[in-house]
Amino acid sequence: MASPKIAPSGAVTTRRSAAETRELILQAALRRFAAQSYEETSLRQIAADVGVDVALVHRSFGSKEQLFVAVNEAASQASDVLAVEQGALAASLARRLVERVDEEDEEVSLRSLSVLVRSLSSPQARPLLRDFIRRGFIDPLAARFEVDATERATLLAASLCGIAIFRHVLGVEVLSGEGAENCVPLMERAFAVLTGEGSPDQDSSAG
Amino acid sequence: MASPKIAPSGAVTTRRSAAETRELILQAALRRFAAQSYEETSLRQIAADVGVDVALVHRSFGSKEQLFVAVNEAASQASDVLAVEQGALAASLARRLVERVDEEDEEVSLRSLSVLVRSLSSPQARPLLRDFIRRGFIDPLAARFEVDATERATLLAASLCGIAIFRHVLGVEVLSGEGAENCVPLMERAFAVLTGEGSPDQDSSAG
DNA sequence: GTGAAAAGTCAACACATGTTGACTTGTCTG
DNA sequence: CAGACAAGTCAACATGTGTTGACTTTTCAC
Repeated sequence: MASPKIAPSGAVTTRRSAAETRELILQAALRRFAAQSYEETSLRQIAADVGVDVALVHRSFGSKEQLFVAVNEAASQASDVLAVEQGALAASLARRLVERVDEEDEEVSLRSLSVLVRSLSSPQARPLLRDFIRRGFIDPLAARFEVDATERATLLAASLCGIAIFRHVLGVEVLSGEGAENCVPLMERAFAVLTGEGSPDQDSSAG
Repeated sequence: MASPKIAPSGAVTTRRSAAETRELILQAALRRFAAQSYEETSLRQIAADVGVDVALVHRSFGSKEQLFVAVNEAASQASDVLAVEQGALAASLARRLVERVDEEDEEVSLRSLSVLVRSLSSPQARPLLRDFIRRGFIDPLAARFEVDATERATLLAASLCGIAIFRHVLGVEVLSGEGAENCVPLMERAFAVLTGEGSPDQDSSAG
């Protein structure tokens, strides 16, 4: 009967609104799903991060899968991986992939990629993921190309994912360590083939 | 007390040797781990495939993780993805990635790749995986190059993995459907940049 | 203040997993 | 045949999961 959690003064009992709590849970889930896999991540973990009960997480989103969908949507909105200029697509992507990220703040742009990469092996998340990749990566990329648009976009997205996996999930030194910048020129030229942009050191038409 | 499983004649009770059963379990596990993720795959599934009890699987390998290690070792030996001629590396890899596999028999060559791809999100499998990728893919590839060997090999391996993931795990239509061959020329040229081989339609020095 | 609805907690269920130990059954040696 | 040992089964444990419903606490309208 004696509840030890009662706030002393009564003023600090900041009872959030449902929407506010929902947002906090979403952020925590985003962080978790980006750092771990779908199955590794438990609702109890997320609840603990926010400091609430599991049941509340569940009640706020309906189910784990629905929470994951919400996270993916949030992540895809926060993603600006593809927000680059037309001409410099290959170069921009290459640079961005090995960009050093000091704080979680900057990592946001890569978070959507992390989320999907981490969740690759989840049978529940897979269909969600495929759709997300299509709509978030392949389709936007394809819109930039004219010939072999889908093929180019798919191969480009696949390469990006592969490299991101090696770097962020597996932690392959060459891509995650200090000398990661050494890979940029190589990536740039390989990507340029896929984007159809002339390779910068051979093509003379680039401005 | 009445055991219904008693063999009628006594001759069909083919009680295998321990080694033989171990091999059967290993094969079943290989198939499972290649088709599903580490966490998706349960020892009970594998046991059912072989037709034995879970406890036997467990007793044969000690633990799930040890079984996975054994599977990875077996898969890496069965891999011949990189068994291609020097000059045609990019082209060969590109073709092999979208190769149609009709039977499980042919899929063996891709099985090692599948195993590791499926297991990307497993925290237990990750270190095993990184080592396996290094020794099974990056190092052999790097041995073929002279300048930027590690960078080329890593980017090539990463791209291969990314494309394999899109095709085999996510089932992205462009790479897994009928028109997958359309991607080959594009992949070939992109890979050629990484291997250092001249692109076939622009380089005139290639024999 | 009173009551009702929202915000949140608690304990439990149903289920699946890896793991273990006691047990049974077959097979081979003396 | 008898016993020993390997091969295999069975039931159970401990644990972690998503999920649910009943409960309590806060907040706000009247």
